[in-house]
Amino acid sequence: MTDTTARPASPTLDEVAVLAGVSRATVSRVINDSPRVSPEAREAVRSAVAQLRYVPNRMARSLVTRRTDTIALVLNEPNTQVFSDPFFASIVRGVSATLADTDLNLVLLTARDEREQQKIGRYARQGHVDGVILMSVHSNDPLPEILEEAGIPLVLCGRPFDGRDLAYVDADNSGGAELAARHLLSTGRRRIGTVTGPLDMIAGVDRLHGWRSALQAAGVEAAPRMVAEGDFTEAGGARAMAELLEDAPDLDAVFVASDPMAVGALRTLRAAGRRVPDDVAVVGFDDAAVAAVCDPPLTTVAQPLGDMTPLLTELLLRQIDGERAESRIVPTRLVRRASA
Amino acid sequence: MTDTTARPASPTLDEVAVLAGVSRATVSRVINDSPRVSPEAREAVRSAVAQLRYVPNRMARSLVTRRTDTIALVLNEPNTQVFSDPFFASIVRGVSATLADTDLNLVLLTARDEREQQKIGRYARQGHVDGVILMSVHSNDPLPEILEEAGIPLVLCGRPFDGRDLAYVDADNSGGAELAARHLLSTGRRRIGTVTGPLDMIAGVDRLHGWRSALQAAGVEAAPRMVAEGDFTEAGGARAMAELLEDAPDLDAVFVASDPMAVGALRTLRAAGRRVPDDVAVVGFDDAAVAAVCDPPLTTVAQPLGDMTPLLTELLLRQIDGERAESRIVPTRLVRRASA
DNA sequence: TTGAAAGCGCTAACAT
DNA sequence: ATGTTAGCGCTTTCAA
Repeated sequence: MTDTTARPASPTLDEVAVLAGVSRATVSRVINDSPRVSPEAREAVRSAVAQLRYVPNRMARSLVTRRTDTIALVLNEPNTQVFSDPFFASIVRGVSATLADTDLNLVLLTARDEREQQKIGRYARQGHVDGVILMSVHSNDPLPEILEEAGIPLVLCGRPFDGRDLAYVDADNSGGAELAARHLLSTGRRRIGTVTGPLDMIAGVDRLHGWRSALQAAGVEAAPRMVAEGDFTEAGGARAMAELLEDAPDLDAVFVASDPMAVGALRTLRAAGRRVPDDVAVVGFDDAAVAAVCDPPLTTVAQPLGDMTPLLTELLLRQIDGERAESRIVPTRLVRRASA
Repeated sequence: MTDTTARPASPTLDEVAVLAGVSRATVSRVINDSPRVSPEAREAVRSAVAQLRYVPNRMARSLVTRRTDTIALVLNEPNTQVFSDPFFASIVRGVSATLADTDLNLVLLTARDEREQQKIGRYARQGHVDGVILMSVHSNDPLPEILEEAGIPLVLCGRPFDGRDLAYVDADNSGGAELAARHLLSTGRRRIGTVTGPLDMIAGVDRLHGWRSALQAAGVEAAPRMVAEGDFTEAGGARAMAELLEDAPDLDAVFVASDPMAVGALRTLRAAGRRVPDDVAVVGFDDAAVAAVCDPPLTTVAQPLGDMTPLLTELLLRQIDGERAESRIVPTRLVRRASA
């Protein structure tokens, strides 16, 4: 039985060369924008390419150039909920926008368990991509090591946990959290709790650390009962806020370490009959740089994702070119919105 | 200046062959699990592979096999908001789980404008992937045609707009919407509005159509003022519900064509002082098959994503194998939850 | 400016 | 069961 649905073989360089009446090498030069081609030859090739609808075979090309011209953005997140966090979408959009007018391709890879992480390691080692941007690194995460050992150019979105010498781009999470706590202190609050991010992520740890520093510097107690761990989701924020109200019913302010969590925390506060900001002032942390995720808008710490995403790709491209890339920490700032 | 950070060249088949004391062909056979290899040779190769940490070069392999063993899941969505819809996450998770214990790789590609769509078309034609699953097709969408013309195996997630003969998997959206409307009718409601999905998407159109059919079959008016167009987001649902209340203040029930929109619609209803379900009964449409996205849980139409995602990959693999793939429509059903 | 030829790392006949 | 050989489609010296 013959295969009637077979795809038509795509044209090759040779066929273009024959049609254009030149050699393969010349066609290749035209394709690759070499200046060493006569205008006539260039034109002949161009028209042959158009006529045959020729598209270069990337496998063949990569085999010799050792380049794929594609980079991977890895979403390394066991928690499926978090996957629809606007923060992810913002990074994806930003990186993809940065790459839009280059001829680099961007592919997204997701890993939810160790098996999938190994699969991604394999994918990278097999030479599918020139480099990797890794998001959402957890404390016990094997992926950074897998990729580092494989010698794949790598940039982390977020400071690595163990001080390993990997290139990364991160916001000044600790400084941002300090700003938040100092803002609350400056409005006279003294019993300031915090809903943290997941503490197996550096952003969670750093933001908690900044909160603690600010309170201690002001001589205010940063007691364990004032801390509840969330998971960066709305539901998690609501849950953590409920814990906090239980453990520290006297709190008069709270720093919530991400905006989706802040939305959940506000819901809990309202359900508990606490007025915001009169009874409890709230400061959020705007992961996604999307204004007004909640109503009324909070005072938030803004991290400039618009600055971070170009840096991510810049550091990666530098490494792909064999240069060394300095990690970067971008400043955060306090944004006061209408209420709170 | 020498490049000091150059990556160590990865070992090749030849080096493995030399170390194992066999020919390249034998190594290749071992790698590809051919039965025509002696146990001794197999063992020698295995140990050489381990020793050299050999990983096959996929470019070289693909060049001859014409297979990349990777498929692309394309998120074709201009509206960034929608990108964090749990529906997307569910499909991604489902397809990725289906592929987890195969040796197929999954890459996600996103397109937000025509330029990015063209880039994806190019990516596919260059031979990076064996096939494409395309999500979120809009009415004026060039991507299905681009990919079809390129001869890439293709499965749409959602019925194509213009009746084109493309393989697809879809839920019975029209039937589901009928179920929803009939349920509301059966509880005695007669002024039943609908918040639709975007009407440039087939799911939006079909669900509107099902609503209309059910009302007309029951001899109930399905007036334009009872219809407000949303965009599948929570904010859009809230907005559309507000329009609806304006145009049809007398409505006593509403079919909201997606769960995120239902959450928004409920917020609007409550803000307007309408009690749910006493004043206004609500039925949602559970795109993400995640129970209880809102509180209290709604009666919803459930589409079985758990069935759809294996079908998507099945149809695609069939096409990749050169067979013809029959499109599939999976049934929806009504799920009555606590309230409403 | 152009062409001829070698070769990237692998698979797949074919021969043994 | 194993080795030899001929490519896959492209880039890239090297000559001309």
